[in-house]
Amino acid sequence: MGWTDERVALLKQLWTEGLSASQIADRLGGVTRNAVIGKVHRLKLESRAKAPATLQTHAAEPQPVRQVEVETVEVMMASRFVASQAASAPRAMPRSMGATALKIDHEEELEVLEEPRRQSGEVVPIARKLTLVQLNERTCKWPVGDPLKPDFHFCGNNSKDASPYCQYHAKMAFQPVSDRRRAR
DNA sequence: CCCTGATTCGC
DNA sequence: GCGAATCAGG
Repeated sequence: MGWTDERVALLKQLWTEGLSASQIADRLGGVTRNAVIGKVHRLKLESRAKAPATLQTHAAEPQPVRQVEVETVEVMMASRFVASQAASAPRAMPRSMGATALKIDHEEELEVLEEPRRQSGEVVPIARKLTLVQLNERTCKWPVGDPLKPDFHFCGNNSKDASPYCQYHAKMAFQPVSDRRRAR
């Protein structure tokens, strides 16, 4: 396909509207984004709309990770909850942990410490409630809670050797496939 | 990894 | 003029 008048007109319009080269290429069809960019340059179009069409924004802008309370709190969630919540989280983490997504706002309100109702007798280890920035080579990176919620944090207990998890969470993380269904 | 535009250069 | 390949950057 060549650059007919219509196609060039459409190109100009879309480019001016702020669509990206690849998006324009998709809409035009029969051309790649490189072709579009090349054409744009040849047409000497450069300036674009200030407010781009941000349709394609990646969902999940990192929700503000809350400040830390390096205090020790006992986790009192029922094991059932922990299991289901935690079992899936580790897989999702790498996404949001991508270096790009680590901006941390400091415009947050104070954390509401829900008071633990211990005694539930669960053997869940005490979490240190660490946020992303607190993690280091030796802290358990087992995520706790909903990453989109303010109370999200990491287990934070010391992990053995190079393990990313503490002893307790390592067991959950590396369960044999055959056992997983049970735990979830 | 995904994406962006910019440039080069053989066609 | 065209656009794939490549580069530089987010």
